[in-house]
Amino acid sequence: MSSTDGSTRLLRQRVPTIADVAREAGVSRAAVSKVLRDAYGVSDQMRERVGSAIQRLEYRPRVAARSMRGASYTIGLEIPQITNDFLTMVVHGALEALHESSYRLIVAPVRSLADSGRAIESLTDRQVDALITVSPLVSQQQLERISQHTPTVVIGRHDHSSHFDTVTGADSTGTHLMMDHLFELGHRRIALLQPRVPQEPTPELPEGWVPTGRDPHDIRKRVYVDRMRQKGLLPLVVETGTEELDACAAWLRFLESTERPTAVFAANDTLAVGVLRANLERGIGPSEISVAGYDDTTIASHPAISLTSVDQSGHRMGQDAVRLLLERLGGRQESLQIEEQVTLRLRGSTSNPRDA
Amino acid sequence: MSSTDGSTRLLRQRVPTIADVAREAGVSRAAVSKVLRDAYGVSDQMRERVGSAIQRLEYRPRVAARSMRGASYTIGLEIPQITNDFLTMVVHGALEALHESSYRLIVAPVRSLADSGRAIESLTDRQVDALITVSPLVSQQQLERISQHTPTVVIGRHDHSSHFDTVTGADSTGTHLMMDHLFELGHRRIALLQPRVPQEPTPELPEGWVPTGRDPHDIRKRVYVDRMRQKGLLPLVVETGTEELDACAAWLRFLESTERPTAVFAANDTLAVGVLRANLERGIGPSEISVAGYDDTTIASHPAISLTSVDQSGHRMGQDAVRLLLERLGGRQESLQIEEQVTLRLRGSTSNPRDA
DNA sequence: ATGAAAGCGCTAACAA
DNA sequence: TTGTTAGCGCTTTCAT
Repeated sequence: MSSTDGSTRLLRQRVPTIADVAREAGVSRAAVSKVLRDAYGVSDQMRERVGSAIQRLEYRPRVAARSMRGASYTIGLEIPQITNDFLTMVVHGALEALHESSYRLIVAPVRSLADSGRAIESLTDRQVDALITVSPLVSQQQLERISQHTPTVVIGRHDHSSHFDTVTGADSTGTHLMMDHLFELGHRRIALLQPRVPQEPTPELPEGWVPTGRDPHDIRKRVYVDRMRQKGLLPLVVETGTEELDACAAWLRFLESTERPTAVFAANDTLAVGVLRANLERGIGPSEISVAGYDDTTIASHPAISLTSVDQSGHRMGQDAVRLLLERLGGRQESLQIEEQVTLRLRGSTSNPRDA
Repeated sequence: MSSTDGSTRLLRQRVPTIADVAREAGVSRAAVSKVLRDAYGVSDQMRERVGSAIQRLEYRPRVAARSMRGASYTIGLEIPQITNDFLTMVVHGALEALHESSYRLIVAPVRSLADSGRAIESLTDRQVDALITVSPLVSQQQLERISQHTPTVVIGRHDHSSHFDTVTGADSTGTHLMMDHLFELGHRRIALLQPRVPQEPTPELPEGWVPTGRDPHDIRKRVYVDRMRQKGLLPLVVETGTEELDACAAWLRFLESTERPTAVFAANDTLAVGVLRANLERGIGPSEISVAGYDDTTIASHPAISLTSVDQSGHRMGQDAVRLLLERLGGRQESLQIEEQVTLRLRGSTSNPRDA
């Protein structure tokens, strides 16, 4: 193949840079940059010339190059479990809130809670302009460090920081509402099903990650235990993995091993649906064991599932997190905390215990 | 505040670069770079010196800077709907397959099918080293163009290209299996519920996006229509949005307007669960209207849902897509097509029609 | 309002 | 095996 051929091919393949646009429009690279960023001090004529050159060349700015000096126009969202409907609602809300802005959302999902820290680092390595994290197990230190450079919203944890903002549910209220509901129905043997948490700081989870008592599940557990004790009842905490089928298996094991409770409060709807699965497999209906969840995911309201749950609006949480970040990127300095309201959704999965 | 104070603060805040590591280790920047990339020609001593300097400084390479010359070590995955369980299974599989590699996964979710093209551009703007896309509505042209620069796997579409690879389900076989099943049960009035597709090329969906007859839903629809006609039956296609609640609403409207079918084949499980919701709200059980889905998501096997479905293993699709990309990044030139096997999962949502 | 030029943090090509 | 240096494509001063 002749060198002419080769160079022609190369020219055709080469993607245009800002220099090409500048040449095409007969202006400087700086001028093109200003038009791109909609910066102050460009004449209408300039905007027009550059704009049409961009179109003609199908020019797209490289984010990597922009990130070297300016912004990446990217917001990173870390979620600890892609198969959890509450978390996907958060993503959905964030996506919607970002739609009209010039920022893009990239999601870093994670296989297991213990990987969250790494996923967050990976997002900051990619120079995101702002960060949303939902993981309970990231060390406060790491979050403080990162939020000094990068506007950060922590979802779920009732942390206070002068650097990052938080969006939380009213976990204490939500749990109180649910416990009241179960007590009023007449339940006394009530189990709590919780995701298991790594117990020791590991290389992956260095010191400082240790649950601060401010993560949602900690709070719910504490309220649960307190309320049970107040009533003179024995707390019954069952641990499980995070997937629906994990919960199903854990609950089946629990049913084998112990005198049956009359109700179970699952830490989230994904787990609650797993409990319902286990119960149905054993032929246990809601009149024998009441099941309650948390999050009010779409499936909870399905008539075949009809799961009593606490609605903390993941969708709105995602929206609010983005809103807070856009404010920060707009210049706000002081940190803000938003607590979403909760609503108890009563459905068929909870009812009076037989012996009541 | 004195300038000394200021500069101290700055020094403390400044994140280390490869130059700092080089200085700390007393070597050149190129040497550090080689250690980072595990490149050929570094002595054990060098590796050690540099490694410990990296640790001491808590150095992290900036992906933006790396992307300018070399790789971003990032694989981008575009999915058209974050609330679809089949798609989250794909992500899950991809995540798992990538775990031991030096690449990171970033997910670009999208609010509506029409945004897919933009999401893909946004991933290439971010210099991903490789790309996975699941969207049926991206133009073949765009995919050809991108896959010339960036290794690409298209999931779902039965396309052939010399540039990109594909991972598909056996849509024709799957649909045949399901139609056979419904016919064998004795159904004759069978509806097909499909996601609605934008009909005209728009600015967002320029010419060339037009369904090629190779996208999964097109194929399933064609097979459905063919089989119905072969039996001398009238095809009954109902269109809906993509969310469970869209499907529920669309199906309720359909039930009002027409003589009831005895069975409905939904394009995916998310939609099928929405149909079950609608039916239950109207007090219609599986003995009156059989419901079949596609994808065999987790919820399909839940005893309270018990949805007959076609399993095409989204999890494996995600894994295979990543495997193909890693092969490409390793040097493979020729394009490859993988078709996953399908399995019919028979459950309680389908049964003989009453009048049979 | 526009342009010239320095430089962001890396990697690749080449030299030693 | 290690080091030197040019340069990736932008944005940001600072002139004009």
